[in-house]
Amino acid sequence: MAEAALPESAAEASRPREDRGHSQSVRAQLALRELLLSGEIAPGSRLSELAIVERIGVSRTPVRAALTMLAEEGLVEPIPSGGFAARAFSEQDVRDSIELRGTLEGLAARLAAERGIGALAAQTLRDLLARLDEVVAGPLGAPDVFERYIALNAEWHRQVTGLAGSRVVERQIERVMALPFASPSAFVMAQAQTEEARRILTLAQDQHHAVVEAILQREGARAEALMREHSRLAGRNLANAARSRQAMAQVPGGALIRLRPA
Amino acid sequence: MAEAALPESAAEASRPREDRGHSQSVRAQLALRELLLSGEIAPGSRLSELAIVERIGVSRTPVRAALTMLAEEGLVEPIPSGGFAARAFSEQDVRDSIELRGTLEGLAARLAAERGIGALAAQTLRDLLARLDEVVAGPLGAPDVFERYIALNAEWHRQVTGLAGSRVVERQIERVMALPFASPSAFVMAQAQTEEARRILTLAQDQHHAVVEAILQREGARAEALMREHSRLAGRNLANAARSRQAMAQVPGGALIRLRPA
DNA sequence: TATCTTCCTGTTGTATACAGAATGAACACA
DNA sequence: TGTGTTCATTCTGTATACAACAGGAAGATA
Repeated sequence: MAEAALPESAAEASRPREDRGHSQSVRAQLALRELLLSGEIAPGSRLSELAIVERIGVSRTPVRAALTMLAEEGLVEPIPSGGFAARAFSEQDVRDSIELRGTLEGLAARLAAERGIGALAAQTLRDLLARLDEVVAGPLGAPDVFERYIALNAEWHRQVTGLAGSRVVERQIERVMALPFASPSAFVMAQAQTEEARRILTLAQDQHHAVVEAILQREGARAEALMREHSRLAGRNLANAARSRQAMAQVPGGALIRLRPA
Repeated sequence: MAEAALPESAAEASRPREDRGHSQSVRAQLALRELLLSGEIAPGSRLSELAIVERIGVSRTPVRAALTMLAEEGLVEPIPSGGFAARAFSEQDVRDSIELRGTLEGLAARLAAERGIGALAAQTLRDLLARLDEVVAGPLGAPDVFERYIALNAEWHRQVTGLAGSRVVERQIERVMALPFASPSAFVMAQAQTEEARRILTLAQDQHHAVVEAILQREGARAEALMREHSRLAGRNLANAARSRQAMAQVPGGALIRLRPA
C-alpha cells in the first residue's frame, strides 16, 4: 500500500498522536476497539477483514492479529464458519462482569491483607486516599472533577490489585476489566449529572478508606467483603443508568449493551 | 510447502488422528502446547517461529496465531523486543492459580445457588455424584480408576461452573483452567501412588456432595465457602507433590514449575 | 409458483516474500 | 586479558498472493 512506502518519519508524523510508536497490530487493535466501543460497528454484525483494512489503513495481517486479541478480550466473538462478529452484551452480562470484578478484587484485597504490604505501598495508598478525599469533598461543578476522580479511582484500584503480589491474579483482573463497562469507573460519568452524584462518591470513598484500613490491619475477610460490596455500587449505578438512554451513552462501551433483551 | 500441494484427503490421512478436521492454527496450538507442557521446550527459552515451523510442519502464519493464543492463555509470554518465550511458573504462581480457581468456582457455585437450578440440572449433578461415589468406594488398584475419576471430576466441575448461568463467569473460569496445573484434577495422578489417595478422594467427594446440597438448598454462602475449600485440597496436594520430583512429573505441566525459586 | 441446482462473488485461512530490527560473534585495541 | 565496535546472521512484523470455502443470487425444472 502507499503509506508503507513512505519513509518512516513521514508515515509516523501523519498518524494520530496516540498511535505513534506502536506496531501496526497495536494500532489496529486500538482503532478497532474504538470503533467497537463507540458502536460505529454495530454489535452482532460480522467484521469483514477487508472492510477493516480499508477503514484503518493497515494490512490484513495486523487486522487479523487485532481481531484475535479482541476475541480474547471478549469484545468480538468467532463465527463458527470463520471470521468474527462484534459482540453484544446483555444487562445481565454487565451485572455478572461487575460481580466478577468485585470477586477478583476481593481476592486481591484479601491476599494483600493476609500477606501484608510494605510501608511504601501503604504510604502510596494513603496518598491516593487523601487526593481522592479532596476531589470528593470539593465542588463537583468544577471542570474535570469527574475525570480527575476517575483517574485517581482507577489508580487506587490498580494499586490494590497489585498489592496482592500475584501476577496470576493481576492478569486475571486485567482480563475482566478489558470489558470497559466492568471497570471501576464505568458508571461515574453516567452518575455525574444526577443529584445523587455526591452521595455515591462519598459512599465509594468511605469504602476505599475501609478497604485500606482492613488491608493495613491484616483483616483479610473484611477487606474481601468490603471490596465486593464496593463493586456492587457499580451494579446500583448500572440499574440507574439503564433507565435512561442518555445516561447509557456516558458509559464506556454502553453502545454494546442491549437493554432488556428478549 | 510440499504437504500443501497434496490432495486434501491424503494430507488429512497422513496426519495424527487428533489433528483431523482442525485448522492449521489449531493444529499448531495443540502441538505447541504439547511441546510446552511436556517440557520439551524449556521454560524461559525463546520460541523462534522458524524453529517451530520446522518442528510442527505448518507455516509461520498459523504458528504466529498459535503463539498469540498461547500468550493469552499464559503459557507463553511476549518478549519486549519481539517474539515470545516459554513461561516458567513458580510454586507460588501455582498456589495462586489454585486459589483463583477456587474463588471463581466459588462464585459460580454461589450464583448457581442464589439463582437456582432446574430439575434436569439437579438430576445430572446427582448422577455424577453417584458415579463418582462408585469410583471412590471401589478398589483403587483397578486399571484406569484414576483416569475415570479425573474424567468424572472434570465433568462435575464443568457442570457446576455452567450452572451459574453466566457466560462471563464461565469464560473466566475457562481462562484460569487453561493453566493445566490449575485444573481440578491436576494433582490426582500425583497422589494416586500414595497411601493417602483414598483418604483424599474421600474428602474431595464429600465436598462434592456438600456443594451440591448447598446449591440445591439455595445456600449461596455455604456453596461458595465449600467450593473454595475444595480447591484448597489441590493446594495441599501441591505441597505434597512438590517434595518429590517423580510426583511432579505426574502433574500436567509439571515441567513448567520451578520449585523453590531463588 | 415453489424448489432445486448451479454458479459467482466475497471471505477467510494459509503460505511466503521482504524490510527493518535485534542479537551475537569476530575483531581491533587498550 | 578485558572492552568496545563493527558486521553478519537471524528473527520478527508486515504486506500480499493464492486457494478453498461459504453464502447467496440467478436460473432451470416440475
